[in-house]
Amino acid sequence: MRKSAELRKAEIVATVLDLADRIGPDRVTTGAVASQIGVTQAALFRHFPTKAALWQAVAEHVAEGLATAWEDALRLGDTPIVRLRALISAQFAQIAATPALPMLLFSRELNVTNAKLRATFHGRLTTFHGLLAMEVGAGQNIGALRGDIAANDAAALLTSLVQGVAIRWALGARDFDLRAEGLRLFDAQCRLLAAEGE
Amino acid sequence: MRKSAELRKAEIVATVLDLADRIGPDRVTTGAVASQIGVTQAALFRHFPTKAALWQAVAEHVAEGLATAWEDALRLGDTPIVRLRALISAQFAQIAATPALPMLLFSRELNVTNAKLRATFHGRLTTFHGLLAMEVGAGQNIGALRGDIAANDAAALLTSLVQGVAIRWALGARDFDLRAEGLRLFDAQCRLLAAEGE
DNA sequence: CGTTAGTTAGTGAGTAGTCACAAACATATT
DNA sequence: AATATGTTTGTGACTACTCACTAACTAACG
Repeated sequence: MRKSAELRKAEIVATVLDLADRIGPDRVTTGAVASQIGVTQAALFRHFPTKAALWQAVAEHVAEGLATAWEDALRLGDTPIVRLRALISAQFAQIAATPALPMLLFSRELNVTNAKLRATFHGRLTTFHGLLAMEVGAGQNIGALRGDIAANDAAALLTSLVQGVAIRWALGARDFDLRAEGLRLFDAQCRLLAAEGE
Repeated sequence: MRKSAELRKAEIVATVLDLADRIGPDRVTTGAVASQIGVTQAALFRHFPTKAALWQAVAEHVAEGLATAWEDALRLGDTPIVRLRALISAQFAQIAATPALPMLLFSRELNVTNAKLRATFHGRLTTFHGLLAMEVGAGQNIGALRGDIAANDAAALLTSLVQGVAIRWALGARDFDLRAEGLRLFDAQCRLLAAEGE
């Protein structure tokens, strides 16, 4: 079946993410992608010059999703703590929607083959940390969060929390609700971080 | 150069870990290992029947190192908090000594090809979490740690801390001292977890 | 001399990427 | 409306290469 290049490209990107989740990012071969879509392997190279370019398109798709999710989270919250929670929640939602993401971070494709890919994702992680640190600082300024910890350190604890829960979810049997469990732990950590006379 | 099978096996395992760190676990081919050692590729199969068996030996080597490091940490500390800190410190030391470890957890070899390998590492992670939870519970019992958080949740926050810092170290340029930075954050988290009237 | 670590030379199963060609589609001209 | 012309999307056969693994043979060591 013949499709427009735009549609086909999107279909290929979606299929790569699907396969990356099901068989692992480094097992995603051009042949596997093609046969899942129902075209020949050679057809992929009509749309992407190399496999690396294909992965780059996937990375940009994912990065875009993260960016808009964070934007929404920040826009909808009215206090630092609410915005913090919304950011964490959005992050978990994105990971659950793109379950290949944690593994992608450690894939051969990202860490060895494709330096540009690596830069893309590393930049996103830094951005997320920065957003968290900013909200933590704001929370400390209005007296809602303890001041005896650097905002950057608190943000590091929170990003670690996200990564830790995501790892447990990804490496395990995925037998719990990622976002619910993550937010439960976030709330626990938040109680530890809350200013005492509250 | 001819070596005894025992020595050669150890050399192969060490080389796999070295290469896994430098070029990524999934790029470790039998050919690459052999040429780094200075033997032919076929020689490896004199010592290990399959590549999966080779990885299994690597996993057992690493798991053994972790187990003894934890044992030492528990033996040398005399209070729960000191033991907690020693456990965390030992974990960071092991990761720094085996820098391929974080990536190994997400490698294709471990997650797709080799189910036994996966079970080995997953069991170790669970054990570590259990040890942390036990010490946290002990710390709460003697009143050194806040009681308003479940010991299991506190342990989850601490394992996440380890994983988060290790990820930042592994994916980044490794431009900081893993153990020092990890312990700094542990101390910060410990202050949050400490009982207030202390 | 017998055992064992090692070599040389190969196999079969993948892998990304190429190439000549065909069918579907779009558009301009008659 | 009908046709001619060029473009886009896809095919099937192929190349060059890498991988784990094997079989037959060789040389070192006790």
